Parts: sequence; structure tokens; C-alpha cells
Amino acid sequence: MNEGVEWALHSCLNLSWAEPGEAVTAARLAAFYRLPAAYLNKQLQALARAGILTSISGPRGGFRLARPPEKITLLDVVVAIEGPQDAFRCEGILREGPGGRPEVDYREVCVVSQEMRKAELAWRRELASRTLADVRATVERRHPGTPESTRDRFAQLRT
Amino acid sequence: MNEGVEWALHSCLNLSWAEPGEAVTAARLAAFYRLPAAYLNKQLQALARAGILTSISGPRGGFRLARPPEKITLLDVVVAIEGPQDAFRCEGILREGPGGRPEVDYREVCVVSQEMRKAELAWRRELASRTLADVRATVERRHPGTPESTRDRFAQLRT
DNA sequence: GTCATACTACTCGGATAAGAACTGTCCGAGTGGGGTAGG
DNA sequence: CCTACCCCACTCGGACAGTTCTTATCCGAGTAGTATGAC
Repeated sequence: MNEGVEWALHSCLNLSWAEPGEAVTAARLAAFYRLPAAYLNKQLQALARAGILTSISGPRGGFRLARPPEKITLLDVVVAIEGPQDAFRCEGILREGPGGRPEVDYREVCVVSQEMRKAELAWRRELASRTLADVRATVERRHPGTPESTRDRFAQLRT
Repeated sequence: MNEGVEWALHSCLNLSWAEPGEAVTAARLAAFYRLPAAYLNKQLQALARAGILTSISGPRGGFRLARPPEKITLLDVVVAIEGPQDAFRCEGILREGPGGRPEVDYREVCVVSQEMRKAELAWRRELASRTLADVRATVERRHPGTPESTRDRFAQLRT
């Protein structure tokens, strides 16, 4: 799985702690964890294309969450970065086997493919059941000072 | 996920239908689905290293299952090909953040990492609950002629 | 006829390239704010 | 003093290289079977 997934999840989390209505630039989000700014920008663009973030150009621009954290699941973020295709690639191997028919969709017929999809569905279901708000609440319960310190860090990085 | 996973799963399944005690060469397993023989051989080597297959050199050599299909889970095969590491790479991003400590294992502390691991565990659990024997039984129920036709194919490919 | 031996063909195993995907970097288009000059 | 305009700095966005991982290929080490010759 792409490394950008980790960056995207943490960046979304940090954005959820930003001042309401405030846009945070990719440079500041990157400085938070000493990440390469231009590359993080690329990932944030993907999140914007997926409708998870809104991007604002120009001075005072940056990114902010496009909808409340309760409406953003971890699966949304993962799919935005990784793409919607399944991790297990069923290349229709049976099509090349004996008695294979080109017109058959072997993702539906192949038992191996079905089992792999079932497992992947369990993974997706788990990710879809957790929202950004859930994660944020857990973090705040364990480390109550996080929201304030995050806002402070952003303010400090504003130069 | 590597394409070799699909090849490995189907090859193991085909091996489970081979004559008991018969070793099938990588070339024949590859010809079954018109796969590149040398590369499939590489995947089969990984399965052998993982203890799923036994490899025999020389004439009349090849691969066969190292243990009965009831004792081989889909997870075993996936791990043998993909490696044991998690798909979600937690690079300890928090270590570089404010107040990060180098000695902390952030896979245990980071809430994001925990949620991702939980999802991945669900995936692994699903794969571990299905054995090669289960898949084989399902295939035989839907297509009763498969065992015989598979053996015929192997015999035909023996030249 | 039997046995030992050397040979040959066959298979796995790891070392070696080609290709694709991920990671990282750069510069241009667009935008909003602030300074400035005029009324 | 107020307003309109212009310039500039700032940010995203997509186009452009470097590196790692996946995919594919090849040749050598080892082995089992077989043919051959001697006894």
C-alpha cells in the first residue's frame, strides 16, 4: 500500500483540528511531520479530486475538509489515494485454461476470486465503519491536549 | 498485491487434484494457464521455502503439496508470496511530529495505525478461515468433472 | 544374466535484465491582498 | 478621507526525473534414469 495513505490520514486528522474555516497549506501540513511538501501536495490533490478536501488557491489559500469528519470514513481516504480497484488482481486466469470462454466474467465464477473478494470486503467494511471523527475522539480521549497543541503548531508554522 | 498470488493459489489447487505422490513440474503447471514458466517457478520456490510445497529435482521431479489441503489456508499462500509484513506501512510518522520520541513504537500508540491494523486483521482472519480443501470442495460441487479433467490435462502435458 | 559405471536429459535454484509503479521535484496558471495614486 | 486600480507574493495544479519494486528471463548445480560394457 502506498505510503501516501499514512500521510493523508494524519493530514486529514490535523485538518479536523484546524480553526473552523481556516485553510492550511500543503507546506504547513508537510512541515508538521517533516514530509516533502511537493509530494504531500500531490496526495492532497487526490483527496481534493475525491471530494474529501476543498482546495483554495492564492494567498490565504490551502486545504480544508470538504465535509464534517463524521462523514469521512477511513475507507474514503484510502480509496482516494490507492484507487478503487481491488488489491487482489483477478486476471481471469481460468480464461486461458482448458474450456475457458473469453466472454465469461471470471471474477464472478472463479471460487478463488470469490474468496479473495470476500476477505477484501471484510477489510473494506472495517475501514468504512470508522470515521475521522471516531479516530479524532479516541486521540482526544488519550491525549486531551492534542487539539490545542495542533492549532498552536499550525499558528507557529505560519511564520 | 502481486499477480503471483493468483497463480500460486490456482497452482496449489491444481496440485491438490494431481495423482497422490505425483510431482508436477513448473512447466506443466504454467502450461495449464499459458503462464511464463520460469516466473511461475519463482513463485513456486517461495511456496516451497514457506513449507507449503515440497520440491524434487531431476527427472520425474517437480512440486507437490507438502501437507494435506485441509492444513493449507489461503492466508498461508498469500503470506508466502507477499511476505509477512503488513500492507499498511506505518512509518512512525508521529516520531517526526511535535513531541515525538524516537524510542516509542508508534505502531502501538498511533490510533490511525491501530485502526488500519484492525482492518487488516479482519482481512487476515477471513483468509485464514478458508483452507485449500474448502475451495476445492466448492469447485467440485459446482463443476464435478474438474478433478478428472485436471488430471487428464496434466497427463496430456506430460508429452 | 547381473552388476557397476558413466552418460544424458531433465528439474529446480538463484543470479541477471527489462518494465512499471511509486516517490520526489520543479515551474507555470490563477488568485487574493496590499500598496498607491487619483478624485 | 475614500475608492479604484495595479502589482506582487503566494498557493495549487499538473508536467517532469530518480528510485524501488514487480515482472520476466536465462544459465548452472544437482539428480534420477538409462544405456553400456565388463564379469
